[in-house]
Amino acid sequence: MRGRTRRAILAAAASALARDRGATLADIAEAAQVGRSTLHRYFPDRQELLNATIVDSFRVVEQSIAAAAVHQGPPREAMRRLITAMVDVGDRLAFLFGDPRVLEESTACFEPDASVPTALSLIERGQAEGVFDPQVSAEWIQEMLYAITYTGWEAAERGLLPRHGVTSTVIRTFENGLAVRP
Amino acid sequence: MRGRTRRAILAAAASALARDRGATLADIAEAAQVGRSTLHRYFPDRQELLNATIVDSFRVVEQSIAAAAVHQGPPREAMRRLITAMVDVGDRLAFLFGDPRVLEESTACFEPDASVPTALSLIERGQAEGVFDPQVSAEWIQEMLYAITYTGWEAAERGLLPRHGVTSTVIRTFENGLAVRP
DNA sequence: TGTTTTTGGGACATTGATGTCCCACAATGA
DNA sequence: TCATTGTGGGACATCAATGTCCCAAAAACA
Repeated sequence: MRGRTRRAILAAAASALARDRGATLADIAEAAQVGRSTLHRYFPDRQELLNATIVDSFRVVEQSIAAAAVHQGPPREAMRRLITAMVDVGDRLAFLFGDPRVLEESTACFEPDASVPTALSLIERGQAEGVFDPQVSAEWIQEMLYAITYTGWEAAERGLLPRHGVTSTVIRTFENGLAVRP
Repeated sequence: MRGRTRRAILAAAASALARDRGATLADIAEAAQVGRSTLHRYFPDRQELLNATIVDSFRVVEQSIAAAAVHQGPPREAMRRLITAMVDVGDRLAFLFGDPRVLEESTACFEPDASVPTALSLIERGQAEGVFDPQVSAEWIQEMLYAITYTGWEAAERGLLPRHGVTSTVIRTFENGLAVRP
């Protein structure tokens, strides 16, 4: 099926580019188990593949985050669901946010999406309710949310953390930091 | 002076490669305000420049970290000095740790250095004294130490955080996380 | 079965980065 | 001042990635 091949290429592209942003089209084609000609048939040039991968990854991430229903329930619980959802799509996040340049390009092929404001609004709600640190900006909390999740994903990737322990470790670090309260 | 030019190239390389690991030799030469010929005269090929930049960055980072004297005093204070030292050499850290592949290559041109164990030993000491979270591994704390510092450096780079506020924000996040303790 | 669609691989041209060489020019120092 | 050293830029070959085209084989479908 044609849609099948397309999805395989996009998934392979996100995964390969997350691990190495300099990955060759040949690398990606091989990862997708597809000939380089076929890849070019679906995506005429590298830029188009990149754009399509960005759009697709946003879609996957958005979908996963939407399922977390971050606007419902207490902020702390909502954040835990959000983190779980983000860890689940770690490779897509690593692709999108692992390299600042990818994000810049996204504005060229994608309108400001709804998922980021979603996380930000949860953070702001949590700050208003006194659950998240009000001494730092909501944007900083959001940056750290991505950073901790990414670090957890990468740690699992390198075998430093067991896959099943990533979510709880990320949540724990997000909530408590690394020091014991005095 | 010859050493002067060499240092300028190495600093420019670390800085340029931290912001864009695909930076061209022409880009680096321009950033160092030096002709491409001159760059090649000092470093015959890209790999040699990369190796030299790795070695030099490790040296700079080690030196800065050494000044923090992390083996002295209470772990919490030592960690604050360490974080301050790391933020000071943020661009070098971003170059060394921003891309996992750079770190892999470093083993090819550099023996396992003394600075990383230094951070790790501080963490282990702090855990033993009940100052740092004993529920997660020391390696995880070390990963997060780099991740938070890097995020702070990048946030300042993008104007999201004021330069003078980076250190305190990083320390605060490291110690307390992003949630308010219940 | 025969027809249509999709695929994989080979054979190019093109492009951009890289590495080499050379020479004129500027800076440094005796 | 002259001589040595370091520098910048141009010219060039090389190489890897990219993009295009074509055709035979495989797969999907009737």
